[in-house]
Amino acid sequence: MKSLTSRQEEILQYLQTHFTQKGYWPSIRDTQQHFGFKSTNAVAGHLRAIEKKGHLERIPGHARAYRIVEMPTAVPFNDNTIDVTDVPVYGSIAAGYPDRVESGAAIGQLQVDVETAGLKRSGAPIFALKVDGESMIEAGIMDGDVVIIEQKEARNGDIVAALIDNETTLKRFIQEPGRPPYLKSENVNYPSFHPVTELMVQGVAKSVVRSL
Amino acid sequence: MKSLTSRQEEILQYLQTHFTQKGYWPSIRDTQQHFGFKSTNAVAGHLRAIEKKGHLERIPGHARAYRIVEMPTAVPFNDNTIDVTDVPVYGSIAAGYPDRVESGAAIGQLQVDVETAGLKRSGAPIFALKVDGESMIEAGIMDGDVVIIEQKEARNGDIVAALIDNETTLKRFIQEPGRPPYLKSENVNYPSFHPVTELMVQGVAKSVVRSL
DNA sequence: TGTATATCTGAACATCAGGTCACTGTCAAG
DNA sequence: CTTGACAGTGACCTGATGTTCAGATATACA
Repeated sequence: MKSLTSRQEEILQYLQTHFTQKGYWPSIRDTQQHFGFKSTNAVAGHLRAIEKKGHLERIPGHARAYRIVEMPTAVPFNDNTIDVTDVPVYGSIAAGYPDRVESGAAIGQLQVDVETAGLKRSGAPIFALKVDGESMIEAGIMDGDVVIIEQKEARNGDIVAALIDNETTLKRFIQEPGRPPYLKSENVNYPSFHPVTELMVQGVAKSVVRSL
Repeated sequence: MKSLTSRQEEILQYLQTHFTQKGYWPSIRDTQQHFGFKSTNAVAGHLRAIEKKGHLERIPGHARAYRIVEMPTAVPFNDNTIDVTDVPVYGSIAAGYPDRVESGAAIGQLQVDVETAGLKRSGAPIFALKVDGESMIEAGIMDGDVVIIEQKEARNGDIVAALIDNETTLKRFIQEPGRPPYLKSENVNYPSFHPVTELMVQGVAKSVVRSL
């Protein structure tokens, strides 16, 4: 992935910041105004360049529809700039999505080192889930563990939090070529497979924390 | 805040899900299509209702610009004074105690929330160990996991970092009445038992962190 | 000197997308 | 029976937005 010029970096940073702060992406004209450009094309050009360099994805013709491409993973455990985030911890999420669950439902707050938790600067919302059950025992995730979830699209092999029968459970997301994707438990005693609809997956598990 | 009807709940859930999955909000027409409505006004009406009930914020005239309103916080679960500690991470500790090991031997630094890691303010030295091997696989501790160790005396059943053959390994510490204490691996394939001398135990594992 | 890249201006243009008005129908509460 | 909230259809308007064409500088490079 080619590196960005400082100006392009600024633009991307603005997108990211606006997204984080307001919850939605800025329009081209928002961006234009923020930088004081007198033409929308100034922004358009930069976006084109940033996209071409592979740092950004856009949906052509769609308003405020971006996706920031994650940087390749750095080497863990050697970065001194520790980035800490507060994350709400949920028990079981009976139905719906965590950010909509009354915050009373959060059973705690967890402070995670972003680097350690394997999180990236994608800006995706993060929450934590207390695992109930042993469906992922073979993946080393046990009852009572806290799993840190990043709300993003799942890829083949990811462990995901998925809404099944109105309950959030952890499953392995499998997507093989030529087949519809499915979810799989990892417990020899209770193997299970579920077909997936696109919107069932709530997020991807990035790390596990367990108190002994 | 008034509660939503089930249909409104569905709509809101779709917004949230689309946002989570794709990284940007759906347009009214996206939503219309998803539910198979034949009029955009079906969506518009719902959004108006959801907004009126205070579950959603919108920026009038702006495309794909929402903000889901979180429920008012009930009672903060814990005080905000989260106690964070920097902990050195070691690979394998060849011999001796980590605090005697030159700091260069640390392969990283980990920041842990004391509360989360189940640590007490006992003042006991803390360090972290990157697990090498699968000796504790049955305890859900896998190769590559980082274990946070508190240097204190072990009790029966604790998982401990122990110095065996000049290498630090994780074992279960067993101390039954009328018997000398011993260490036990938890891996059906390679069970092992070691007698213990008092000075072998370097500390007690308090929590496990794993990046997926 | 010529070419490429980066940064921006300015002015359209097409369409994406939100907003609104007029109606239809259902259902529970008063 | 009437009223009001809920759920939708259909048509239409207009502003919001992404896109593109045609330059203008400035810098680096070969």
